[in-house]
Amino acid sequence: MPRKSSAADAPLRLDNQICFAVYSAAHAFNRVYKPLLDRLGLTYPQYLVMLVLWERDDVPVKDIGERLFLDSGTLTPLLKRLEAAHLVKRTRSSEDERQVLIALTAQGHALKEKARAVPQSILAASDCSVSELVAMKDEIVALRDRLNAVIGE
Amino acid sequence: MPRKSSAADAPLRLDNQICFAVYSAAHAFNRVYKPLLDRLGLTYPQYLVMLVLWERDDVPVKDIGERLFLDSGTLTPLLKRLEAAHLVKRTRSSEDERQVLIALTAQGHALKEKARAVPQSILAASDCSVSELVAMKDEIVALRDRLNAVIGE
DNA sequence: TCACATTTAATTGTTCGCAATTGAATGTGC
DNA sequence: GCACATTCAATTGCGAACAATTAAATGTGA
Repeated sequence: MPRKSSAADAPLRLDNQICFAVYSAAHAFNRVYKPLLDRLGLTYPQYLVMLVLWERDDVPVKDIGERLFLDSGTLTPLLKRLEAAHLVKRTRSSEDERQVLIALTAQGHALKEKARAVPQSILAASDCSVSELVAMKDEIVALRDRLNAVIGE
Repeated sequence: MPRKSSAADAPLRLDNQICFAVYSAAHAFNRVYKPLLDRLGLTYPQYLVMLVLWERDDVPVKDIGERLFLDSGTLTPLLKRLEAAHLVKRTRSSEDERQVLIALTAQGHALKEKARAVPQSILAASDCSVSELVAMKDEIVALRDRLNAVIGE
């Protein structure tokens, strides 16, 4: 029996998979970000952590994890690297010794100003209007939240 | 000078970043796929490689890489694991000894039938109509291709 | 109070993902 | 035919990502 392409195979075709679209778009973003973030001395996940901290400082690891959907297995070594780069300080909470609070250093705060150039470059690279990007973002977030809801059950 | 939230910070806010939407959606997909793929004995990137091979067999590593936007540093060890799992066979091309051809084993072919259940489960988890998903996928692919075009220049 | 569960980070081990380099095979220009 | 560049996979090293486990601190119920 020869294996020819058939309609029954459509659901398994790579180009029909939204998950691969998302997966490959995430990698494409990463590659566009890389040269921009190299100038800041950050990797992309490190940049995400810094975005969280630039919004609110002195937060436990768990809060960062909930925000980024990452766990301590990922964040602990990442935060240690940010600490080694003198961008954050890690201290045990005195109220609850289980928690480690992450605070920006002066250098960590200062880096925010250099980072302002990044979103503009990304917008240019996406070659797309802001309103289109916002609409897409909202759709993708809605999908993500539905997927995460399924996981939780 | 107190650091309060301001309009100038909007481009740096995590929830305004389409890249984070894509990044976190990719992870959400991964978590939904995990239990489904565990039954097949595959990781998500391994599943992608199998999707490529189920479409066309006996292809060089480079072709798989171009299809998935991955390089040999990622694919070589991954393919060795698929070989160890008896799903593929790796052989040097006789026409061009630089190339390694990847062919499915009988087990590799057979796994396709078990895999047919996967896309249905994902569709259910996304809680979304097929047409909506197709539209989103096309938008995301278009964005990805624009980003990849910028990288190539 | 004291046993027990829960919360929180850290650790370990496996798998991606990519940059940079290596080495072998192939293609080319002269 | 021979130096030279190019192509392709493999390797090395580093940084995620996550499952599973550990250990310490905290909360809870009898």
